[in-house]
Amino acid sequence: MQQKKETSSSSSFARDAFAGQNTSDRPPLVGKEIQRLRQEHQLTLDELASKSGVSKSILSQIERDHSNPTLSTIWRISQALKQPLVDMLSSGEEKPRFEHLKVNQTPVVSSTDGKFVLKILGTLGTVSTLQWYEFKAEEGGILESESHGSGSLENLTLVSGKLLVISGTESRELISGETLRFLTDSPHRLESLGPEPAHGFMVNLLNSNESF
Amino acid sequence: MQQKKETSSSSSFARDAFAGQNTSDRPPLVGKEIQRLRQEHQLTLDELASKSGVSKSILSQIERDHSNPTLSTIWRISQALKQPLVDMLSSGEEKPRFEHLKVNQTPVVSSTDGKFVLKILGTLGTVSTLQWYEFKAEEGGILESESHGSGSLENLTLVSGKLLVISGTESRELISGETLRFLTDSPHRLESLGPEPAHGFMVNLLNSNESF
DNA sequence: AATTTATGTTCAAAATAATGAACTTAAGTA
DNA sequence: TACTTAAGTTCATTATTTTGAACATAAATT
Repeated sequence: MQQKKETSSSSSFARDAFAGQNTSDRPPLVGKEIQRLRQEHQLTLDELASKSGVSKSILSQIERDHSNPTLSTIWRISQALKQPLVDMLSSGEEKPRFEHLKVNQTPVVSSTDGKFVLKILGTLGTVSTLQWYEFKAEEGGILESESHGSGSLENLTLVSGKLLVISGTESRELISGETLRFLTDSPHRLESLGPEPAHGFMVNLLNSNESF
Repeated sequence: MQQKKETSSSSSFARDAFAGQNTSDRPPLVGKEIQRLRQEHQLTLDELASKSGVSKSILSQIERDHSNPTLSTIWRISQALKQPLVDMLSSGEEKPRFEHLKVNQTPVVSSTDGKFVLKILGTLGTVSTLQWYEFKAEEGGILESESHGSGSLENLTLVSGKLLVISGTESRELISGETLRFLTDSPHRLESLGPEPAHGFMVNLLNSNESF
């Protein structure tokens, strides 16, 4: 009811409620990210306003974190910038910190029969966890995994051999040179079909179910 | 200014603007998901209201998609439900289970002389930017890169061959089976020393957060 | 310098999200 | 049946977002 002048001191959103950078106990500050994206697309406020249907005045305020946008507003902006809404929101979230791994201590995991061998090349992560591996599996080698949590993704690239991937009720057969990306929110299984050994590379994004 | 009775027909948010389920051309409807989570936690509206600091009346409306919540409101709810904000928003969007890239669909980048070939296996852009590659380089093949920004990290694993890595003023020689992790906040260079071709994987974490 | 043009910020008004109290509805109990 | 309790919905008001127009600022042109 009362107009909120930007200069009025009573309750300006960003200053009072969320001053400072997001430290994971405050709503994400999307302003900087939106501005970065807009400039990357070489758009003026006017242009983004007409593309998105959001008025340029509120765009100006959102970019400076002087407003607490509604869901539909953020969404319209994300559409105009062709950016997944979710990415825009997570940009201000906690950034991953690097874990220091000794280079020569590359842990190796293998299946009980020793036919499927995983070399852990690296890991990284706080918010979500990332791991990557090299794997080698002779014919018949099987790797079975439990669910890695909702939203988890596995990215397989096969350098040589033939690999059967089963996730949930679906399955795919991979041949040399192919890449497969699939959800690992349910138990899944890799099987080397032979005859030559399967050799490849795997990048896993694990979704920790923590809140931030 | 005007009170908006829920029963008044003029402009009820969900009915007029986004009736129906999210089909990715409308803002995500978070109501069902929030309600599901609240019930999963065995909370009443009153309880969630006091946990989250959001009034129960607006919770009721948000659950029924009769309101277009602000970012801070969604965030406070996500905190109370210990759910990553991002998950709540993407719940309506269904992702394909598998993404299968055939050999010829894998993007390839090569040096001008064609001696150093990079196959882009995948990228992830959520938190910071991540890309991973397979590379093959015959003797003398060279890959030169500019800085990837401060905090950027490159992770190289050599499967076969011999590789010289120069970053800034330092250099290392990698032999088959070794892994090297190094900062790429300055120009750097990879050179296949031969005689057999270098073959390996690379995981790059690019730091795009220059803004502050 | 004066004008124009382009871009971003602030103003006043209108639209709507959020609040707390009052109201419903339903289930359990005397 | 009447009474109580518990849960969710609607009401009237208040607080904020959003809008469009006016304003400010800087750069380019005459």
